[in-house]
Amino acid sequence: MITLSEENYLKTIFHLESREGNAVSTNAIAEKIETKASSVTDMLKKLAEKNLITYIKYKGVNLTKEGKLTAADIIRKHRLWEVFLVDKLNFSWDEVHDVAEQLEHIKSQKLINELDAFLKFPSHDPHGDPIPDKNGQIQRTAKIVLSMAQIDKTYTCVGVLDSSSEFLKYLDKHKIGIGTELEVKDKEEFDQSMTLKINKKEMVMSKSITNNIYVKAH
Amino acid sequence: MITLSEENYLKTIFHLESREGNAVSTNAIAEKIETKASSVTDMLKKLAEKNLITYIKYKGVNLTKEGKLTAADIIRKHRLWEVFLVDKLNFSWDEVHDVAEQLEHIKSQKLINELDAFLKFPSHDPHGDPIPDKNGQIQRTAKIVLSMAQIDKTYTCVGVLDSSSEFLKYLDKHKIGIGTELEVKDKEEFDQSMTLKINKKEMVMSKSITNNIYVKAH
DNA sequence: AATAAAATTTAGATAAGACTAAAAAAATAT
DNA sequence: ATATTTTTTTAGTCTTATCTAAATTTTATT
Repeated sequence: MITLSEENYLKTIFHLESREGNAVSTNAIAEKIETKASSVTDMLKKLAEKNLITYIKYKGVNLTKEGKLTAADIIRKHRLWEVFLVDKLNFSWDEVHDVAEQLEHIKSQKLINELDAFLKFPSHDPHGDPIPDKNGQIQRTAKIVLSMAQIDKTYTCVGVLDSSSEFLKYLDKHKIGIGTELEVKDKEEFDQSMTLKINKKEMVMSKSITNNIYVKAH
Repeated sequence: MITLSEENYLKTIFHLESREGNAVSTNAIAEKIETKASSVTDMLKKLAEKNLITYIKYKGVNLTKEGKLTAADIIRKHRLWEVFLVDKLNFSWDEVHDVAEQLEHIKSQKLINELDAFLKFPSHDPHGDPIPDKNGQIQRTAKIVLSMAQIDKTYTCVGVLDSSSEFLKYLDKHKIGIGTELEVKDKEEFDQSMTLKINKKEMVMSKSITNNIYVKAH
């Protein structure tokens, strides 16, 4: 049996691995989980013992096939619950994370399959992130970070990188969500800030904003 | 903060207290939770420390007002989730218990209030047990155990005492559920078994069955 | 009322998961 | 290439919730 804590480590390693590509460091995990590096080392030994990760002392970790499957399953549950909360229980997209964080650990295969069907098999969560299928496959969409977008082209918002409540509230305030159209009007060389036409109005976004919005070209 | 384990103890004490009336014994709790009496003693000290129970050494425990409220809230969540599983996710009434047991510990006031509204404020769970309201009030219905029913009278099934999967499957097999009408035809003095007319057919039930079905007189 | 049996509590141990402080290895800078 | 800094691991401690075995209190029996 896999514990709640082990599930959180696997999920974190999965996210870090897909971002970095190569082996994930102890410190990176510690930072994400908000714990001490020594605690991470302890847990890594346990996960390696269970064949969920490959762990080489001082060299970092990678998920095994089984570890990847387990992690994808947790992420699947997390994102399905987020859809449920937003679509059925009137949560806004900045309120769902903490609750989904708890719900993702509920153990019942039937529950998650039925939930999936009840929600009509959604492909993405409220932040635009893809929901892994039953086999742990994640459908990756061709998306770029808004800060990389080109002048005079039009894009559609397909997701966010930063899911913090503060950032999502900023987006809500300016009526930006998944599906919103953004036209790049100008880009400052100096600070990388962008002028965009959104909902028929022009606005300026700093690089710290444009770096956290995913878009798809038209 | 209250831990998952503490919540389970409170819930158990609540159930035992409402059945017995007077103080709940260490052994009774140990049996329900399937743990050792010494472990129970440890936990009782902790709960007393937190003012959730009144505990007198060797004399058993009772919930304080705060303990009752906390327990009722957990039971509220458990029963609302059971309604969700049966009404929305196609669970049968013998499949819900283990999952609801996990879901009842999810912490989010908004979640449970929205779920309540989403389910149209149900008054009873799939087993006929009343759902406590936001203030911990439980609406008790005038119900009797079927074994106490009188010959030649007609009753409606309003709930079950034993929610075990085996018992519920027995009821399903004989098409008995909440709302089913039962007419008492005969009762054997010898073994207390009853002859009943259910769904237009006559059948005999042993005392171990009739003792676990709640009915309301017509 | 004394004794036996049952219930309950205490004392001490264990496992999981976290921590601090110190040691060891790897990366970086001189 | 050596010294310094950073990263990671080890060793030992703490807390929560459990356990076993022994001690104590209560209840039941003679």
